[in-house]
Parts: sequence; structure tokens; C-alpha cells
Amino acid sequence: MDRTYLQTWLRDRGFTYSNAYNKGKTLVFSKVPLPDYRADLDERHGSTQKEIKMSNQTERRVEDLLSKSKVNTNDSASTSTIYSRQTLPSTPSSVVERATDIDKQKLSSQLRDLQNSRKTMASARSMQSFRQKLPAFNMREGFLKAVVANQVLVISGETGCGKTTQLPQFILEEEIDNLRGADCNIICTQPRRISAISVAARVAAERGEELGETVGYQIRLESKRSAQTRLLFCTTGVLLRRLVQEPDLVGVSHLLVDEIHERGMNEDFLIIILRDLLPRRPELRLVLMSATINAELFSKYFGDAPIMQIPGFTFPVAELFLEDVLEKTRYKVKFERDNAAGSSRRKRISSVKSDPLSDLFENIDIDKEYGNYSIATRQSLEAWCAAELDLSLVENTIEYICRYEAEGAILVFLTGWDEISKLLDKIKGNNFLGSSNRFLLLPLHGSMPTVNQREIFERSPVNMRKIVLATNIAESSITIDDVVYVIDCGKAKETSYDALNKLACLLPSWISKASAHQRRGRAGRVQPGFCYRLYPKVIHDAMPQFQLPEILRTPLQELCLTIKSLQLGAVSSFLAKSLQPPDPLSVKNAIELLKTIGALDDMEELTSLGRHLCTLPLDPNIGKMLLMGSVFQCLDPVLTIAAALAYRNPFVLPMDRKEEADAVKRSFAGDSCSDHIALLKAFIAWKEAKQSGRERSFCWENFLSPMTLKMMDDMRNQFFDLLSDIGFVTKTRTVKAYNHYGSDLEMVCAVLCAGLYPNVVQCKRRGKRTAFYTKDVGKVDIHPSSVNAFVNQFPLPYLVYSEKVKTASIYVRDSTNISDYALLLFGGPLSPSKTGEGIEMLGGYLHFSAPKRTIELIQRLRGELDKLLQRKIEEPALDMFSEGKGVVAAAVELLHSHNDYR
DNA sequence: GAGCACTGC
Repeated sequence: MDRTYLQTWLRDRGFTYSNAYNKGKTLVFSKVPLPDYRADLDERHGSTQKEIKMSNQTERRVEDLLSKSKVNTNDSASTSTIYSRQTLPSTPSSVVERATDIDKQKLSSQLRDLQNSRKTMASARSMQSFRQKLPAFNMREGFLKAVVANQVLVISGETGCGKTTQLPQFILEEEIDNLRGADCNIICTQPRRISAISVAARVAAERGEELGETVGYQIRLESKRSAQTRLLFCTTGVLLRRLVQEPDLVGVSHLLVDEIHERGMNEDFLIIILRDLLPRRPELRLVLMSATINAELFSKYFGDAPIMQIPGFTFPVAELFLEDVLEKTRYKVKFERDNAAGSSRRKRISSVKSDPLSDLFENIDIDKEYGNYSIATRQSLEAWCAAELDLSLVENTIEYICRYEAEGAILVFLTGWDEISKLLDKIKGNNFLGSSNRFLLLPLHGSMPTVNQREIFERSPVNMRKIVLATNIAESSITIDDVVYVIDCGKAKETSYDALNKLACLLPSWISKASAHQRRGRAGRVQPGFCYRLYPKVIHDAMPQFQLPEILRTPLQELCLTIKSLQLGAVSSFLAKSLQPPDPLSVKNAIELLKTIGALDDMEELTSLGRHLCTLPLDPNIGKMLLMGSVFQCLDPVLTIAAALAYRNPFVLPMDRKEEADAVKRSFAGDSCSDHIALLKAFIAWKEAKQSGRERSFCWENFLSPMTLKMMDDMRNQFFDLLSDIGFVTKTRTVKAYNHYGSDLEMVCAVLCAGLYPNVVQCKRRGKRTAFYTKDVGKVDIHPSSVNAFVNQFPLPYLVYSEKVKTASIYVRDSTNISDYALLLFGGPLSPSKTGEGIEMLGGYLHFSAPKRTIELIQRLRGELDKLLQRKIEEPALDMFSEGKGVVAAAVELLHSHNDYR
């Protein structure tokens, strides 16, 4: 049965697809119903009503300001005259395209002469002998013939076969040899920035040339390429952006898409576009590169395109499962204390939160299944709990390797920060390692400051064993060459998207077989290795073959916007062409959100705002925040906040000093009750420190990542350039020219509200504390890392947030406390209340009441503000502050007048 | 009272 069909079928019946597992050859689904948070929403907080109290003085001032200014609706400037469709200027034709045929012939022979002369160099010959050892080398002729004969080719090859560095290079050499050098334009996409750079550098070195000559790379905000560049390695995201301007990829002769087996969203999306593009570009050659594991899927998708297999080359890795590890190490698993008193595994099933794979094991008759193993091992298997990781078991396995096995680094795969931290403490506490200079114990996590430390990659000195405690980051992003022992706990935290509750989840779950294979391979890069799997073989055999593709695990608003901007037709019918189409409910949620923020109209067509948002490489909400920041003259802070939200949080999480780190973050936030303001202040302080040459110590003392801050700074510049491309700012002026309200935190928070809407939380007083509610899921908690965590009473009645994630509970991660007026003036559209004289927002979820006069005044101001904004969106160059001075001033007046909610 | 991982003209 088709998995997608099943997924929908299950969803409709309240089950989740992620509960699926393999039992023999059939897919089994456990009956864990999906909670529906919407169930009793009305009962819990539908009746709340916020009363707006506006002082007479404020009312008069607002009236006064408003009466002085009237925004004209400029009917003549219709949308179509400004944006007559996506008629973006076509890419400037490259040097090659402009060249005459004679020039081209000349260039082609120059390229060939250069290539030939480099082949004879001594360094090139040693490179050549290295290349000849790669399994891909023997496939050269067959591969090149297949590329000529087939428009689409699927290459499957394991790590170490050399497909990424060799195949694009073969094409390049062949084209240049045959005097087609001037005409060829090869692009090879990589999912990650680092691999795009390192692969390009490797290929350039193999060809004996500088990076940026015939071989170059391009990633966001960074490129090394020239007019001579014939082979470009770029991230998939860069190619997708290029497609917006150049839907037919004119001038590209060969396109290679690498790592498609990972099923990233960008790659899955690109593949749909390419399948449609191929008939329009019959001479374009497409090579899809995948791990062996699912090559057929892609071949089928492209009408049974031929598959070529390249054998891999890694050293053999011996594999031990839990039962073997127990037998070998003699470790005794202890029953959990709660269950100790004569309880059996059966009882545990009902008491511990479980999953199908864990249940599968819990239901096995140990004595029958493991008859060949010792009694001690069987007792341990009986006591072993699949649902929770036994850190002592991990520690013991490390100790065993250190004591009895030959030298070589150990890599331990764990699920997250907490496990890494606890295990580190445990090992340090037990001190089994003896003399500390014989071991190097390193935590490795994306948000830990150790991520960029050299010692992780460098070979540790002789007689010193390196032990790395890592998350999934070590599975593909970071490669540690000298690993000989891998310890795999079999789980990873995985994002999923619960479309029913519009909720992103981040929960630990069993990895796929493909992932387990990849983890094992990490032990065989330099010599034969060992993989200790801390879970039984029966669980491994029942693991799903692959992880669910990203397109089925993520909210889709940004993807939907891109589909509209590429003019690929109706979103749902386009996505239905996907390798595995997403849940229609996810698509519906995304479209609804885009309508809510005003990017799509009722007909699902792009609005003026939507067209602007397409040009920004950002999530639509953050893009809107950026536009509103430029419109309302607080560009500087909004550039920073948008960059942090789009990239990553610059605060690092050191393991031993987390209280200090929290305190620093709070001090940046001051009394703003805002994580976004904390980010902003930290960035400003970093800039100052950098100017006075104190960057390093500043970052260290304030728990900030210099690399992230640098990236944010670069992204700010990119955003400014993009805003100037669409006319919201003028390139000759600086950010300061658009920053009149940049220091006005009320205004900045109002713009945050405009961008983050409809991510609104109601703060409700419950005695001395505050409870938090959202429309979609009801009660939520403030994430403990937020500056707003453990605040008992807030000055203002609402929070806006950038992310809501279900982990241990449903958490709002980064939030900002905002007033009623911010919401009324900058939130979603207002509608008259169904019940009385008030106004409503978010389909009646938020309800405001006030005297008729006040309501009318707010509605009038909001109406004028909307008109002004609409004009600005359609005529970005409009000077709002001469046109709508009074309106903006009235809004500012109101934002500053909010009555204290406490 | 807790933080999988990537990425963008």
C-alpha cells in the first residue's frame, strides 16, 4: 500500500504515521491516537474579553493627530503597473553567451591547452594516482557514455566511492578535451555549505588550479567563481533562488544533484521542478547522486532512468548489538528503581511512555529468543528498557573499550544536550579513565561552544584516546576521521509536524536503518572499526528503512510561497507531483497562514505584499517583519532580529555555566520582557566590542557565538540590498536613514507583532502566576531558556513568539511581551464582535471591548494605517512620513499610552 | 526548568 495514502488515511482516523514500523515485511501501525488540542478550547478560554481603557487625554491626542492627516488611496497606481508579474530582469548574459563563435573556439582551445599542460605537472601526477584508486575511476568511460545517451542518470554509490569529486570532474575534463569547454556549464548542488566549499577546493586541487578558476563554489553570502568557471559547486538553496530568475536554467549544460537520498526539502522540491523542466531543455543533462539505499525510487520518478552503481570504499566495521555488547562486557542492566520490587517488563509497558519499536521488544520472550546467550545477559535484556537510555550502560561500554580494546577514537551518538551533559558528568565523576592526560573527553552539540574547536577534528596525540559525545551533528555535518569505535544509542531527536494542531514537534525517536548504517560507517574511515549498538538486533530489523522526507515533517508556508513565485500553478496540484506528496492538511494550513498574513488573496494568488516576500530568502513571517521594519522606520533593530530568527540564535549553551549564561541573557533583555530585544542588545554590544578590538573576550564572557554574529551581520547587509532591489530603501543611503524609531522599543515590539502575527499568546492571571494560551493548542509554557520564563506577572497582556515547539511540553521559545494597542494596530485584521459592541481578532479568539467612541477611534486609526501601508507596499518609494505623518504619529501616541496591565 | 540538524540571487 502507498505510504502517503496510508498516512492520510491514518491521520483522518487520528493516528500518526510516525508510529509505523516494520514487522517482517509488513508495515504495522500502533494505535497511539493523536491528541487533539482543539477539543475543549472554547470552554477553557473562549469567553475572555479584554477591556480597553483609553484615557480622555490620549483619545483627544489621537483624534487630533488623525484629523490632521488623511491618507489618499492612490487608485491610479494599480498593482499591475508596478509589478506586472515576475518580470524580474533576466540574468545578465555571461561572457560566454556574448562571445562570438570565433571567441568561443579560441576559449575552448585555451581551456584544453591549459588542462593538458597541468596534467604533466608533478603534483598533478600524484593527484592522478590518488584518483585512480577511487572506485569511481573505473566507471569513467561508462559514466560519460551514459551521460551522452541519457538525459537523466541516477548514480548510486556509498561514501568513499568518490562520486562527488570525480563525476563532475569527468564531465568537465571530457567537455574541455573535446573543445566544448567554452559552452559547458556544469553545476553540482550540495545540501550543505561546508561540503560545497570543501568539495570545490578538493576538485580544484586535483586539477592543479586555484579555486575560482574553472572550478568554483557559491553559497549564500560567499562565492569563489569567475568568468572562466565551468564547474560550480553550490548549495541547493542557491540553485533554487537562481531558478526564480531563470526558470529554464539557460546556459547550464549539466546539472548534478548530490545527496538526494537524504530527502531534504530543497532537494525534493528541486526534483519536481527539474522533471517538469527537462522536456523544455532537451540538451540539459541531469545526474542524480544518491546512496545505494533508495536509488530506485528516483529512477522510477524519472521514467525509469538508468541507474549506475559505484561500489563504495570504506573499511569493514564489525557490528555488535545490545545482546552481544552485554555478553562481551558482562554489564548488568539494573531495573529502574520504581519497578524494582518484583515487577516484570510487562508492567513497565503500561507505566512508561512507549513506542511501537520498544513495545515490540518488551513483548518478546527473552529466554526463548536469546537461548544461546548467558543467563546474565538474558537477565539484563529482561531488565533493559527500550524507552529510556541507560547512561550507565553507555559509560560501561566506553570503559570497556578503553580498558580492553586497541587504540582509536570513540564516537558516541546520543540524542541531545541533556544526555551529553549527564554522561559527561558521570564519566568525570567515576574517574575510571584514571590519569586524565590519557583521555580527551569532548562534547559535540550544535549549540555548544565546542562545535568549532579544532581538537575535535585533529588526531589526538599518541597514547591519548579521544572520546566524543555527540548528537546527530556527527552523522553527516561533522566528520571526525580517526574514529575507530562508534557507540550508537539508536535514537535521535527528530522534527515532525502535527498538521492537526499546527504544531512543530521535536521528540526523540528511533533512527532509520539508513541512519544506523551511516553512523556505523563513521567508524571505518581510516581503518577497520567497531560499532557497538546499544539496542537489540530485533529493534534494528524493525526500524523503518528511511527517515520520513523533510517535506512531510515541516510546515510548508515558505515552500508554498516559492511555488507561487515560480509560477508553478496551484500549490496543491504542484505538490501532488512530489515524490511523496505532503499531507493536504499541511498544505491547507500553509495557504491559510499566507492568507492570514496577507501574502495570498482569496483566490490563492500573490498579493503585492506576497510578491515582495517572494524576493526575500526568508520565512514569510520574518520577511514581513523586515518590510514593516523598513516601512515604520526601525530598520536597524529589525534587520538584526530578522537575521537571528532566520539563521540561528547567537547565544551558546555552555555545559558547566548555564546559570551564568541565563543571567547574561536576562541582563541584555533588561525589563523589556523580550527575547528578541535580548538578541538585539547582544548584537549591538558585540558590534561595539568588535570596534574596540574586544570581540573574543566579549563573546566568551557573554556566551555568544562569534561565527553566528558574523553571519548575522552579513545577512543584515544582504537584507538591506534586497530591500533596495524592491525599492523600500535606497542603496546610496545607510540603515540610519530608515531608523527614526529604531530606539523606540514600543515601535520595535509593534513591528515584531506585525511580523510574528498570528503567533500570539494570551497571558492570563491565575492568582500570583500567569498562564499562557494560544488559539491552536490552548495552554502552552514559556521555554525555560527564555528571558520570560518564570516571570510571574507581565506588564502587558500578550506575547508574540517566533516558534512554538512540542518537546517535553508545548513551549513558546522566543517571545516578546506586547500591548493591546500593538495587537490592535499591527496584528491581523479587526472584525466587529459577533456578540456585542467590541472588536475581534484571530477569528474571535481575541476579543476586545471598550466604549463605542474608543472602538470607533481605534477602527478609524487602524483603517488609515492599513491604507497607508497598502500604498507603501504598492509604491515602495513613497515617503510615508510626509504622506501619513499624522497617522503614524497617532499610532505612536497610542503605542506609548498603554495602561499598565499589572 | 530545558536546547536534533541543515539551508537561501
